[in-house]
Amino acid sequence: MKKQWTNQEVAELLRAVAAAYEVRNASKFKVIAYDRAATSVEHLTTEIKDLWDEGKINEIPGVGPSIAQHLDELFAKGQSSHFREVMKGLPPAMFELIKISGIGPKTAFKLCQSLKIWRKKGALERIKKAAEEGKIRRLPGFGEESERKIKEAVTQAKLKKKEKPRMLLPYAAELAKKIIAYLKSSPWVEDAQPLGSLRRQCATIGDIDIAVKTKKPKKVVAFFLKFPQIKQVLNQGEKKASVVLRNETQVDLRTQDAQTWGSMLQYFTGSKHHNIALREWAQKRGLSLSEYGIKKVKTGKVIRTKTEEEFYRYLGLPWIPPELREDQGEIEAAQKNKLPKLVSIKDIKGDLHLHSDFDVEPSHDLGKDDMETMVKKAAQLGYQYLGFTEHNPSISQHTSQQIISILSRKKELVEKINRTCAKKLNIKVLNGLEVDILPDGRLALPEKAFALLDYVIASVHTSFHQPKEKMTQRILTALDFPKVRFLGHPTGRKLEMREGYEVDWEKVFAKVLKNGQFLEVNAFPDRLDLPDFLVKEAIQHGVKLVVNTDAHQVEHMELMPYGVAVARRGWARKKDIVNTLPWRKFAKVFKIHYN
DNA sequence: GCCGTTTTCGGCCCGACTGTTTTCAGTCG
Repeated sequence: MKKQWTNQEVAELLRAVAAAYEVRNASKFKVIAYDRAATSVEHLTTEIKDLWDEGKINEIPGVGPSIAQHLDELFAKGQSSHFREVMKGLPPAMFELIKISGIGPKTAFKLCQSLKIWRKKGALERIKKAAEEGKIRRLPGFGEESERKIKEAVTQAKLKKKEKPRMLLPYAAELAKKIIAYLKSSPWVEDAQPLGSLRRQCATIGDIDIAVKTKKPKKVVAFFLKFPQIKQVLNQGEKKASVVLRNETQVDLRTQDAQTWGSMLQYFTGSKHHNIALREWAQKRGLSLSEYGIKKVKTGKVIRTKTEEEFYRYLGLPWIPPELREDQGEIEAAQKNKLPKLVSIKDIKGDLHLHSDFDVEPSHDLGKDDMETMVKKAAQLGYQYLGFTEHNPSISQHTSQQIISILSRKKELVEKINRTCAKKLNIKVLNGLEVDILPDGRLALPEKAFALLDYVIASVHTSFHQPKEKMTQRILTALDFPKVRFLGHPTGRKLEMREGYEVDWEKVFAKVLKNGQFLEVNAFPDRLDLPDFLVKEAIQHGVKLVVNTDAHQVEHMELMPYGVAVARRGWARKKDIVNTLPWRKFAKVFKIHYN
């Protein structure tokens, strides 16, 4: 039986080859090449096996003729003779060790060789034991301190066998706010900003990066290290420090003075790949970039910038929004002055996915707040319209007649609100429903009930593990039902919980376009679905999106900025999002008939 | 080993911190 290689497995193999080359003291550029190929495969948005089937493996950035040939053999025969050759004679255990923070290829090899640890299985336990027995400190190049650190790292990795979980964006944002507030209470702190993946508004956040503007870096570092929630200091220097908080979150702090603040913001916002690409780009123009500024290689003169705008401007580029800094073509677009003007939270005119407490006797969870409260909130948020879309009444526990009766009552209530409170607030309330897509693609709603609704959200809530073909057909079938305006949380992913289901997106894009429908960007923190890369693909296909909160209580309506952030990361402009349209125009494209 | 808006050859991002060293290699972001 032939092995089905996943992207993660291929990336891990390439990384192992890079490590093997490093131990063998091969050219460091060869090592970097393999490492880059690994990262590139890891970040693919399609399965590498599918690319290979289509003969497109050489289109992967960082994969050239040599690596492509080895991968070809890998997929055809199940293994690559070249990779095997490179790793031959090296202890398999070292490839397990390099997954531990602080242990690189050289250290891993030295440990395995000196301690005679060969097999992968039990490698970590044997390292730990050797450390406890004081054997590591006696090895050349090691000492007591390194032994202690290795023991600690190995022990901790064992505790969290699974990969360290990432935080949801809003959680990380709240935590960062507290740290920033603490830092700003120091007289030496002129400014403090959360940067890194938080500033880029990634869906999940690994650690929190903070930059501080100051003339007294040492004092700021010392002050930071007194933050009450710190559990452990990973490292501390004159201008930076890394710590772990009691909730296991790592926080990295860097300092810079006001004159150099622009380059620090740029450097520490990343992403790493954006920075590398930008530095290579600058290098070709005789410039060398770092957090200290822009250095002219010829003269050695360093240009310091107070703002990020100045930094990019000096490079001859417009300022690039942080959400785009992922080395996904943004530098080229900036150079050609073709960066998109991204949608902003101020553009949003309505929320079309809200669950009120009106009891439709649904199979899924009901909202907590009444319609009037939510309408008032919508007005506060400056919206012109909103739509209530409770889950459909459970079809297993109701007759069609009962369902129609429930939905008739809901229709009357919405009409009443439109005549009273909504009218006063000059806001339109739509009567929608979020309806389950059954495993065969039918919608969980009796035929006659559709007439009672302004629109329907079609969503998958069950049977996530159908094969790609079947899931695609299921969704296509559902989209052809009447009144369906958009597909809710289209991939079904739950961040840090489950992957989305397999779908042929090209076919879904085509169907949605043909039917004049939309795809949702769901702003709920554990969904953020469509994901950013699919937002980008959808837009490239001309598909329009609708950004909603999926609020189940009034406070959730404030989550809209996170949905907008995902859209921005997917290069969405105002015109790509239908609920940026003012009411009349929106009603037309959303096919709502009103008096 | 990869790659091309000065190159199909000759380059390849940049700096901080740590530990074990007497000048630097390894690792990280």
